[in-house]
Amino acid sequence: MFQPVPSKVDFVQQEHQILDFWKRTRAFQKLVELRKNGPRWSFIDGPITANNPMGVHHGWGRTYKDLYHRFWAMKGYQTRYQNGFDCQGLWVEVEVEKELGFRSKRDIENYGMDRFVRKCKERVLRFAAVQTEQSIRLGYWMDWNDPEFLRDLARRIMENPQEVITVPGPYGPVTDAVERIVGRLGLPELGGSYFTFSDENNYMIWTFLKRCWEQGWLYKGTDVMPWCPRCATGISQHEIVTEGYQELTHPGVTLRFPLRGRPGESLLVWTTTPWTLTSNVVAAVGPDLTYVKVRQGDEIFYLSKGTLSILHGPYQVLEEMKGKALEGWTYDGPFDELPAQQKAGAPQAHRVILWDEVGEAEGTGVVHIAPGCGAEDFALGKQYGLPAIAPLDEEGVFVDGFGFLTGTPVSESAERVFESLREKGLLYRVASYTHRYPVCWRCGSELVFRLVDEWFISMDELRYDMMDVTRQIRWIPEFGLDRELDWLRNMHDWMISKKRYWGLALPIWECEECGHFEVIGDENELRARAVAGWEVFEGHAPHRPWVDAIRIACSKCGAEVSRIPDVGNPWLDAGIVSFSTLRYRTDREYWHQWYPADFISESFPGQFRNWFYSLLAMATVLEKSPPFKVCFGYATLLAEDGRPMHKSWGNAIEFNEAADRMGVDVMRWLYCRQKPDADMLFGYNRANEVRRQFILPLWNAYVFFVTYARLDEWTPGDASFNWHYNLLDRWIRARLHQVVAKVTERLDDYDAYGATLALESFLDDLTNWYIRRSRRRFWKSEHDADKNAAYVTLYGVLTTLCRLLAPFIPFMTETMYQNLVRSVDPEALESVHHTIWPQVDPAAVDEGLLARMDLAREIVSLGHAARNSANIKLRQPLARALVHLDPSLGTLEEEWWALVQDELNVKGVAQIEDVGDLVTYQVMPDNKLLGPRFGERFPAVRAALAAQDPVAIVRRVRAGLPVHLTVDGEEVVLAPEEVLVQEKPKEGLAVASERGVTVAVDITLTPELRAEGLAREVVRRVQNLRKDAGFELDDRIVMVYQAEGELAQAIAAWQDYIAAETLSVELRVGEPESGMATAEERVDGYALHVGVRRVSQ
RNA sequence: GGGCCUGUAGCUCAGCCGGUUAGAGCACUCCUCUGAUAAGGGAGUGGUCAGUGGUUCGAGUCCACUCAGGCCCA
Repeated sequence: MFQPVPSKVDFVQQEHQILDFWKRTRAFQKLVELRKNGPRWSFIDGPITANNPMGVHHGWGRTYKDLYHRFWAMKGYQTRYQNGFDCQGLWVEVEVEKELGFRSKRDIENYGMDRFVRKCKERVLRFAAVQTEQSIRLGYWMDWNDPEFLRDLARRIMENPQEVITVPGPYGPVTDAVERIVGRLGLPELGGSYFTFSDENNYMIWTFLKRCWEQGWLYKGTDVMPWCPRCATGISQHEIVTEGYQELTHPGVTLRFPLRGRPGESLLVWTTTPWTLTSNVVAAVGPDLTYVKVRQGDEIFYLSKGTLSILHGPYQVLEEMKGKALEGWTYDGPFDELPAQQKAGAPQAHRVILWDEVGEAEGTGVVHIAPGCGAEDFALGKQYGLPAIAPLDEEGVFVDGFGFLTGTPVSESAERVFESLREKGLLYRVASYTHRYPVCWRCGSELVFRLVDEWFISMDELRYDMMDVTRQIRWIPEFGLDRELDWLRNMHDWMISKKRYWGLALPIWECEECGHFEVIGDENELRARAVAGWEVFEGHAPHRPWVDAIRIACSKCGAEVSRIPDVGNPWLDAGIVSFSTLRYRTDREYWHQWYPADFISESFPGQFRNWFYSLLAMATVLEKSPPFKVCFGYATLLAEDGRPMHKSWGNAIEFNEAADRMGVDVMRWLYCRQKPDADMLFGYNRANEVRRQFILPLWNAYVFFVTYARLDEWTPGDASFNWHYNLLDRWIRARLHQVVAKVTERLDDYDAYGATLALESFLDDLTNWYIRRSRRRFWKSEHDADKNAAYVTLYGVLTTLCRLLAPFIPFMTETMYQNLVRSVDPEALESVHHTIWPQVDPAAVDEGLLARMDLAREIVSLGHAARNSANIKLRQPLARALVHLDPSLGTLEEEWWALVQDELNVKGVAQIEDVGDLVTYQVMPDNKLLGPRFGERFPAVRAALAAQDPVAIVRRVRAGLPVHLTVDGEEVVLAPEEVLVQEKPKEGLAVASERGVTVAVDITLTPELRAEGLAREVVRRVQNLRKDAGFELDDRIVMVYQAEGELAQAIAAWQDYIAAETLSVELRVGEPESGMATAEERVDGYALHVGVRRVSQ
């Protein structure tokens, strides 16, 4: 027997019970065991930054990841189930700095690099534990570490990293120092999630970088880079492009550059970065732009014609000229007196140069160029051989040589620059200006541009190989390919260095004596090459500060060489994982088995230039092959108000809160039924919609089945005798197999959305048609073959549906499976997630049957509409329905009409041949056939047809005769199938018509029909009373009633029917007894007083 | 400035190869069913399919341009 199911259930609490069940039964580990000999489905996880709790947007991606893991597992595949954590880089440093209240790099150095780096590891471990718990809550089945184990490591790495501990591993206990254990997380001997700070990950990147170096792609470049003064590091192109811009308002200053040899005449120059004026070298004009010489007061200015509006007050245009005419003019710079200017020889270099990029969208058309302060300026400077002046130190403070500005932070310099310009009479005007300005994507500080040495991987050769590799991948949605190619086409050399502490130690040793640099490819080479510092380093992870101790001998000049202090770009860490986590260095056969990944999935925004890019780059360098076969991307998660979730806007929803308020099955369905390439709006209203539309009906269908199966003590074992499947049974079976085929096809194609649409429409058919139409079969008292067929059918549907839905909503399906399957078959697999994916029986998908049911439902729906238009309740029986079907629709056998009759609550259904009295006709050409046939004559044909008498045309068409028309004096013959007939109901009748189906109802109410209607009304009231009184479905009752007039007669006439429907063993007229549940009702105007009580059985 | 995507009912979105009268859900109004009940069903209101031009017998659908929004890059 099935276990009783409450119809009202706390889904969230139920999910927690299932989590306990999975944990207790080790359900995940058993699944891995069950599939260990299956074919492989390879997934590589894009590491989640283990720096904060995960948000609901992570839930979206993780739901896809879990969905496909479960799907492939049900199809019999083995998979690796390895989650990844992203651990290294500035984002962790920034949070740790916040935690410790640090403001600058100096704070970190005072605190101690060793402690700081351990603090970073500690934070990662702590949040990896939190995210692990959250993911488990989501139902994400992965090879998770015990969160307590991670927390324990977090504690120990701060207390005593060298303490030797023993921890369990899949192949037995592992004993090592805490720091070493942390460095081995995710490796085969420890299992669990991979961590990008692992030794293996770091050394694998070294191997990659060495390969780049051997190819000659790795170089140190001097360039002007965006720079964060707070973080005191450069920010790469990858980091800055999107999230790195903010709408900011700055003072836009317009100033004079007095022209030499032209007294009283100046170039008018404009800039929003006044600090760069200190480092001005030249001024650029557009060669083909038109410039004007204007007089304002007693001054002459030169600026471009399109920017005249910048002038303040009246002016007079004296002359026009092309920018070319200004070339070579010399001028006095605004800060020529500064020692830095003098030393660089800038005053001698001041002149006007030509530059095609100069525009008129802003400013004056005369661009001030400071090659030490801007990327484009620097490039121009190189081209013209100009000096570059670099005014700022690492923390954005003016260095020596800048006079009154030396020691001033750049953020406080603007006023002082203006003051100086004002004193010199060079300031024309200051006005605030709002523009998109780059900021540090981590700490929000405004970036400056600094001339620095950084390390790059050249894209010159790699770019095209990467594009080849990219084209071998299937991108979902397809535009992903274009996006990635676009990025690859345009991207600059990859800047991989960062002047920070926590991260990959770049394995570059650069000789100060001779300038030669070398890349060390792994730990063995490091040991072999070390000439000093090994004893300091030994036993530590390849992180700062320990690895900094290693010195090697320069292979060119023999000098002792130190590692460069830079750490690596974190996308190196994430990009290497298709090698580092697949044992590329240690077990090449294993790597071949799992590489490339069949599937990866991440949110699109950002990843084309980040993770997708770095995976592609590293796989191209190391193997020249695609690291993944399918890349599935999805858009951005927003709040329900369409805005990004933001704590201060009050529209943010935390993951844990969402999970425990809406339940994760609801969340998961919400995610899966989202079209992935559109931004998703997430919130409680959406969740309620999903609960009401999908989760509750599914649960109700299950509750319905279990309730009646228990009453009848039905179990699947009873299915053995010869039953009779009726129409509905055969139909729902056909639908089921249709949907199994569809869902399988959609999931094979990584289209969760398409699968959910098919499942939702199936559930609707199941609950609103199959079950609704079959209810009486379940609740009738006979235990016959028909009832058994209904049980067998519904049981089969529910258990199959349960498996189909298991990857989507793993909790509810587990609950259902445990009761529907396990409680009656102890031999069954322990979890629904251990079962095998349903197989399609193509023979069961009877298209004809499906089409006829569609037709029957169309008839029913029109019949309802017809009743509706006459305002007659469905409860009121009517004599008959009249149905006309267009001959092209075919015919329905007797059993279909019985179904229609029952559903429409009519005593009979008559098919009528001629609906002429009920409808008017409209005849139309079949565009699809006649359009191509007649081409441009088609409108004339259509007009000719429309001019005919529709009734006459219909008669011919129905008789299968051709239609003759005269078009432009020529005779045209249309075959009957080329003409479409439509029927429209005539006004005022209880008739509805659509697509060749016409349904009318006879609304004549005889006294007998009225009495029956009243009786049904009484039944319904009594059923409500039973329920309000809390009776069980099978409780027998005594019913006592008093009624007036026609109602009393109706009850008397239908006494047996009422008694049977309400399970009344006694039904009599009288005053309700005390203690009875009673109701005072008015039925169609007549008073009814009724009381009921249970009888003991 | 360039690339990619999106623009369909008040809101959120379907709409396959171009083909008859553009569909759902939510919201609103009315009706209805109820032995699935924190539900269910039906009907109604609501659309210049962003705009303009083109291709075509025929365009929400294809093409070009414009506008607006998003993403990506200069």
